Amino acid sequence: MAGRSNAPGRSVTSRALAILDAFGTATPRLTLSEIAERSGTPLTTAHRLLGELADWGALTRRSDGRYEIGRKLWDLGLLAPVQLELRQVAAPFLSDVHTTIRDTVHLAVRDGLAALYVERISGRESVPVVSQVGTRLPLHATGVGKVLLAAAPHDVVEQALRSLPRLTRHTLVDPGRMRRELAEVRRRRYARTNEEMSPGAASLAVPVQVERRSGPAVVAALGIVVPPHRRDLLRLVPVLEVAARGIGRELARTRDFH
Amino acid sequence: MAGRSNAPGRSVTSRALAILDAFGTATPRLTLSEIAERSGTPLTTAHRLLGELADWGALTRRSDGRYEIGRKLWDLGLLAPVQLELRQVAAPFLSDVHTTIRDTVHLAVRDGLAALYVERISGRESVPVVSQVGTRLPLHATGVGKVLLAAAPHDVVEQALRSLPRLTRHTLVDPGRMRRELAEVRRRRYARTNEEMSPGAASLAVPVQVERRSGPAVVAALGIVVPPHRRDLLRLVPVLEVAARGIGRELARTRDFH
DNA sequence: CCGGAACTTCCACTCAGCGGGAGAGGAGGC
DNA sequence: GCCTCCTCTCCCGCTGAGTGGAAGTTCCGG
Repeated sequence: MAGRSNAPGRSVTSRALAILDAFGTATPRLTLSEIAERSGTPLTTAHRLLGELADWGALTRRSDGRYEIGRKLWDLGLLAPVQLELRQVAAPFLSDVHTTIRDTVHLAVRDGLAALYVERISGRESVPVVSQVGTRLPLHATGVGKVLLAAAPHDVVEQALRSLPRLTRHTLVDPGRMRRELAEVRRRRYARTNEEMSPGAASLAVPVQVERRSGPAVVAALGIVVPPHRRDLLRLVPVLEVAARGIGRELARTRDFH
Repeated sequence: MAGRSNAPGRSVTSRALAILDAFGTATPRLTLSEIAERSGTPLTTAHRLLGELADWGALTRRSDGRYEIGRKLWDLGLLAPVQLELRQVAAPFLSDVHTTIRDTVHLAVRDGLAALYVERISGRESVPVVSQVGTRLPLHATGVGKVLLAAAPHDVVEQALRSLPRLTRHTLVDPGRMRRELAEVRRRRYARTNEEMSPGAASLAVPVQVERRSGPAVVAALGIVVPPHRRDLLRLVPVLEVAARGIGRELARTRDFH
């Protein structure tokens, strides 16, 4: 670059991406100055880049001058594998589960040390449910999270065990206990939580597996959220298992292996 | 740019965006060379930009070398207003409609001269349904499309009437008839189609309105797809209307006016 | 009518990006 | 096994595209 550049070694692309980074769940609509500040870009530069991004359709400028994510980025997002493969395939199965059990059903994948909620059908509002599509929640305190962690590589498990923040008074925070819990999850092929993430909510989850050359691989977790201390909760395990198998089978057919 | 630049006047950003443009529904996974060709970027340049995009998380590189849309773009896409405002708000209402009428329910907004399907719950597979989330279909041949076109500004209507491609033998292709049809839709507050988009499918749709200072504005259309010649189809109009009003009311509360 | 904040336009300077070329890595044919 | 073809990766000298401070504009509230 040039001019009185006091920002050396930053590529144009990285600046443009930094601008996109300014947007987040908490800040889906931003003004020019906010974006400039949040992205650490001089106002003028932000202005020019925003112009280009808006022209292309990555962002839209509202009548009040604020910028928001445009339809083109939405379109592109729909092409992400979580969306295109997992969600599309899983949606009808989640719907089936929801029709049978009238509680909140959701599907999550592991994203680093978090459970990323990919699809969700909400039940009656009797249970406090935090998750939304796109939400990330800790692995150790959610049903789907435990399932995903139980199937994760050793180093991920070790890293996760190093930090088990207490979220409610029921959260499992002891690495030893969590290790045993994960072994249990692997053996039983389902995971439970009881008010470990948020008070007033229990959950049940099973793994979604795809057959690979190298054996079965857990690619997602299917879970439900219910009121705590529900008596017949374990009776629902087979329901989830059937749906999970259906998703797995369908994925194996659709999925582009290689 | 520099070097033996034979591509003058193309900004770095535009090149990066051109690379993203290479991805589409038909091509969600691409190799380096494919991307370079599709985006009209020299191989080397594409390579470097792809590296940056992948580092940031806009794209992911698979083990077979192909690139696909990354989670970060998926995340950003979720912040688009269609997703964040409309979909989130509408989903439970669509779900309610789906529980009552067991057919395919969907929500669409107008995107230029197309109906953009924003949310969808599929019914029993008895009826051929083309739409998916993110799909764009012509305004003149779909129920939701007619509703959206009936509410569109004059110039949009005029432009749409200039090209009414015949999709089946039932498609309305005469501008005069379409004009009367739209007037009818405005009067009745619902639209119908009968095998105008695809044989074997009929549809019914109503507008979703939000109260603005300037009066009510149609922001979306709520529709269902059913087998053709269904006798009691019009009995379903009130069901859709109730749901549409619910969505509209909820939107007015949520929506960030200004 | 003025002060201030937010946005837009202008423009001279210069280094970040460009892309041809060469090389590495693999798949497949003979 | 060897050669060919194709795709991807790394290198590096040249230069015009991008930079960002300053000045201008718009808008709002007092």
